[in-house]
Amino acid sequence: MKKPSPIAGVDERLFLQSVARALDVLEAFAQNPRPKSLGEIATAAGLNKSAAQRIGQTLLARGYLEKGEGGGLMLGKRLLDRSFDYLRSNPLIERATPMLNELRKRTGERVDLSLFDDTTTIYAIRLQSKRETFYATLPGRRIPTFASSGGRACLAHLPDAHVDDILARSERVPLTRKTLTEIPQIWEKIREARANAYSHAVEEALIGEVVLAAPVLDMDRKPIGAVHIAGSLSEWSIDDFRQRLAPLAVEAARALSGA
Amino acid sequence: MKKPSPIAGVDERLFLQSVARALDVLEAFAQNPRPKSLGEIATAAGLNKSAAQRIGQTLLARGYLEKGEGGGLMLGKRLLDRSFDYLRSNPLIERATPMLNELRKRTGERVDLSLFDDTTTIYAIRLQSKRETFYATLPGRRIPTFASSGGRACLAHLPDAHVDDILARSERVPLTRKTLTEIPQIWEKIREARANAYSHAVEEALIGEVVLAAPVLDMDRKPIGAVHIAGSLSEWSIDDFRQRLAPLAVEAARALSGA
DNA sequence: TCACAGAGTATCGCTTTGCAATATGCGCGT
DNA sequence: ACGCGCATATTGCAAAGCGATACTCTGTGA
Repeated sequence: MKKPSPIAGVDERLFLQSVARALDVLEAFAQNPRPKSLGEIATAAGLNKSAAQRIGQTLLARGYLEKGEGGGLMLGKRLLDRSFDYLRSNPLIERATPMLNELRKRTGERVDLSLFDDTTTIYAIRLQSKRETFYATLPGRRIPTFASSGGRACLAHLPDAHVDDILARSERVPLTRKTLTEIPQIWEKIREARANAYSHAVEEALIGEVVLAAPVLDMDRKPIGAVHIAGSLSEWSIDDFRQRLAPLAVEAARALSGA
Repeated sequence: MKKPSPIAGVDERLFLQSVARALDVLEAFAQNPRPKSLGEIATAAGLNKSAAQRIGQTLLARGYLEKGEGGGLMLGKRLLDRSFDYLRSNPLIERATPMLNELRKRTGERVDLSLFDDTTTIYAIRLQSKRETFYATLPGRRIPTFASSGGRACLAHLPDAHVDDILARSERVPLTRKTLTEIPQIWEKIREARANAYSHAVEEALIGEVVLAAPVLDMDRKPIGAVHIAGSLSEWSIDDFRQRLAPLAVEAARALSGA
């Protein structure tokens, strides 16, 4: 079996192929998280069936996969344990949790904390208020940096060359028909975010939703995440939403910044 | 390197040692989730330093570990992605999410969904209402089945012998000075849960907290989880809490049961 | 009824992958 | 200066993991 080309920055002798394949198996459920037969796992993870069997049995034994009711294997509860460890390891999440709860109560809208991660941003805290679509309630969801108010709020605090690099590497597919995907349009939004200290998006990720986000910066003024407030266009005009709620998001994000 | 004794139910030739060791590394952060040097990882995971280096580099390359600001390695955001996949793979969580949000709004208290997992129960949905302790806001937290209202609500729906087996295998250490750890006491609570269709606990997991839970059953009437409502003893008398809120939890759990 | 496909499970000889031990450089504290 | 712990780098070897294959069972369609 031939080692793949070395992962950037890691000596290939230090890179464990079998561990990577096990991660491929877990990641194979990202495109479709429903239970899978070993054959399906093999196909989705790019393995042969023997490999899927061995990796599947190992992950099953450790609780990272579980048997599906109708046969096959599904993801296992141990993934929640690892996520719990992640959430409690992150001081920003711990500091933000009570503040965002206050913000949710004060605004009566959905409030999120996202973490900036290069070409995507990932939601770490999701606090529902009214009725939400299911995925909007789940920690761990990723959204492209270029298309999210929180992502653009963070990009606003990066040097232009770094922004250009991220945009160039981003797969700029639209999430809705309102998603801005052209670099000049996105740059316009980033300049606006630089001027306003927050960024907003209207129906770019979800039809009917207006959302604004203010960046959280670390001690070196580098963006590490964003505080989001999301509302419904059936209840808010865009201008009202921004006028009323942006100062609150900016205040919360500032209070979280710097440490 | 010698294979360990075979994991129950898995042929040792199908069990991948190196994958298991990588999981050991991730799990090493459970006892203390702060950043760790390679030496600390090695010690905590029971490995030598070379192994920690190879596994650490692999997990780093794949985003499951990240570099800590002060050096060392910490858990990485990819764990949230995997947890996201788990959450959206589970039909009960999807069905429960809007219902629990309604329940939170209706009660004005914290509402959770837990999943029954043998000697522990694990929280999958956490909906804060008032101020909560940080860990009480996090999905993925585990609590012993014997000591949680949700766990006991589930035990109430198991045959006696199965309950005895779980209790015998449980590490019955107290969470607070109010935690019931003696098997006869716990059985009393299980009998009460059988009579009431819900179980309650007072300060057994957290001082100052009163919580009740109703079991969610699958199509075969086997317990798979529980709906929890949690309040503060500074705001509720135990009797009022139970009288007012138990019927709501029982109703929600019943609506979730059976599918 | 029969053939086939796909599911899960089991096996084995071989070689490649991962291993343990070791070395090196750097920074910090005594 | 020295020791310690950190991160990084290296190497020969053998065992761990591999791919290919076989087997059994079940469900489906002709």
